[in-house]
Amino acid sequence: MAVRSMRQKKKVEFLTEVELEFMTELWALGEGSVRDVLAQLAPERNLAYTSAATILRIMEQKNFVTSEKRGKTFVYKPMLAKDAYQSKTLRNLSDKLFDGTPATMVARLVSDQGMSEEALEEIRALLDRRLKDNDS
Amino acid sequence: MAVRSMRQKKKVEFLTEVELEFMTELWALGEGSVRDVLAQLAPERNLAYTSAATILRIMEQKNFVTSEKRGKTFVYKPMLAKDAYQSKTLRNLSDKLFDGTPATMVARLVSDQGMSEEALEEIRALLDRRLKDNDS
DNA sequence: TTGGACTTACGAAGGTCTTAGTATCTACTC
DNA sequence: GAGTAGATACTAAGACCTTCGTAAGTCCAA
Repeated sequence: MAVRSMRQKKKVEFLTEVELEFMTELWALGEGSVRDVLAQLAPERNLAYTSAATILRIMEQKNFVTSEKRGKTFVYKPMLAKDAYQSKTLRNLSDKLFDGTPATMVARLVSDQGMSEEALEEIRALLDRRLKDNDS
Repeated sequence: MAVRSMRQKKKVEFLTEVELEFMTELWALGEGSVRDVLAQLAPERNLAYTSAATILRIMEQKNFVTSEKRGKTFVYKPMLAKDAYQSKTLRNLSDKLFDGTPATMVARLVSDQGMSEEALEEIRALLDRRLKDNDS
């Protein structure tokens, strides 16, 4: 009897709120069981074990994670690197809210986020490197 | 009989997908009626007039827009500037996906987005200006 | 092998979002 | 004042999200 199956029609692109919460823990852990992830959450989160299990099972259906049976429990692992998801999200945000011009986005970030001087220097260094690379 | 009322319990912070779509048109127009906004959407969008009206009415309940009766129609106007919403969104994204460090965000943007050389130069100029200001 | 502790699968409730139809209202024209 | 065109209010369906309880499965120890 085929259990743990079911495909979805449309490709799911983005994590929901709770899925992001869980994925963040998995990214930090590398991998983890339901119990592992649950243990990482803030104590006041107070989420039922079965809820966490359901969330991870759904995330697997959406291909955000894979699972592997180890002993009697499943261990979940991200299928998507944090970097990649960050990029994907930024691209989406740039399209939807910044007229597709990421430069505007950086401008907004640099001008009104409380960024330290060091952070700004760091980014300028990065830009310098990037611009030099393009020249060659 | 009090119509067009109803408060919501919790303050709504962010626009949904469709609300952002509508708000984008209102930001571009400055203000507009249901028909105005509808006219701005891509023709293949094919959204019923009543749907658009419902969306705007909901946006008003959520305090994203105000309306003013002009002649026989309502004209809607954003209550939130685009700039402000961009900032708010970036702050949220930084918290949720970039460990609260906006610098990482900029770094990711600058390093893997297909940004033109001019855009990069522009940003560096912005940074230079910003860093100079901090000195004074 | 029976019990107990723990795990996974499933279903459902309650919420929000998107969409659109129907009914009501409004203003203008004849 | 009645008719009509167009606008608004309301309701509802269907999808998805979040949460959790219940039932069923699994493994180990006594």
